[in-house]
Amino acid sequence: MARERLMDRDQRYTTGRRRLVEVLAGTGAPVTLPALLALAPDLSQSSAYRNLALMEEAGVVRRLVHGAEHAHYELAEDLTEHHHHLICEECGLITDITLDAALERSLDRAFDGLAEAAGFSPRHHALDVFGRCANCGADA
Amino acid sequence: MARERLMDRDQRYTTGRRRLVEVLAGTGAPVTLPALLALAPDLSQSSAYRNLALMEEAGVVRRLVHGAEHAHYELAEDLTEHHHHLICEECGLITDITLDAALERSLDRAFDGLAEAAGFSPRHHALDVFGRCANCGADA
DNA sequence: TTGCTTGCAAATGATTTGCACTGCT
DNA sequence: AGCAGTGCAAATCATTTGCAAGCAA
Repeated sequence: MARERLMDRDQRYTTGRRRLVEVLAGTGAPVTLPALLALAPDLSQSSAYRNLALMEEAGVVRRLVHGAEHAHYELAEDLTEHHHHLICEECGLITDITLDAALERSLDRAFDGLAEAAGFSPRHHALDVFGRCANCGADA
Repeated sequence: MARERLMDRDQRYTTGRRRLVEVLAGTGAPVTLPALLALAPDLSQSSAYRNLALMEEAGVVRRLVHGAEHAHYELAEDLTEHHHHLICEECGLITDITLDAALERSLDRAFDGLAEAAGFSPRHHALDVFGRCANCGADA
């Protein structure tokens, strides 16, 4: 799947790229680049950044940006499943969640209304829930 | 309102800070720091950054981060109204939208379910709709 | 070979910070 | 006077990029 996605764009599915995909598939949740390198110490930082950008462009990887210091990476939704994120404001941990299908449908319907209302064409959406994760819950 | 918020935290509501709030209230949509400085050329970059950070901390300002080069700033929701964002993937333009109250309620209910499910305590949420704005709509 | 990939080291650029000065209180 | 706030210039730090070498078609 990832391979085809790259081939289609005349990109090679090199060892380094395959490795990135494997690691992203392994961790069930989005990871930062340092975390990624820790899981695959043989990868070089610059190539990792370069390949993640390239694969994001090819629709294999998704990059998540939040207030935190590092961006998080995960596999693109059409390689996995449409989902959203719980973001811990304390430690930066990101966890995946899925929403009830009916609720998702309601959202999409609402967004489609925007097409006419504002001339905006929705492509996709992201729903982030900020709060405290189980570990940080006790804190102020 | 903004003044009280700062006073409560023993922060002064200085000219520069008031200016930032005015500008943010003036533009109906989130702005980047360069845009902000363009609208208030008398402000210095470092103080603007410093005061925005300080006011974010005080709950007066909200900072939005997306893939784009600059972060966007807007007034905190409790100084305005709960809303979400349309983000143009082409030009970076961000526009505010509000969702149907019933839909918001459904979302909150869904998130509350997470409290037990994952031990996660939701504080607030952000819903971003990515796509093409009216101006960029024609593009690939 | 020919050109895409890689890794290292150096560059970039948004944001932050040190420091001396100004201005409230 | 005394301390918070400001602006300038310098520092940070995640991410990007130049370049020479490695590898695949």
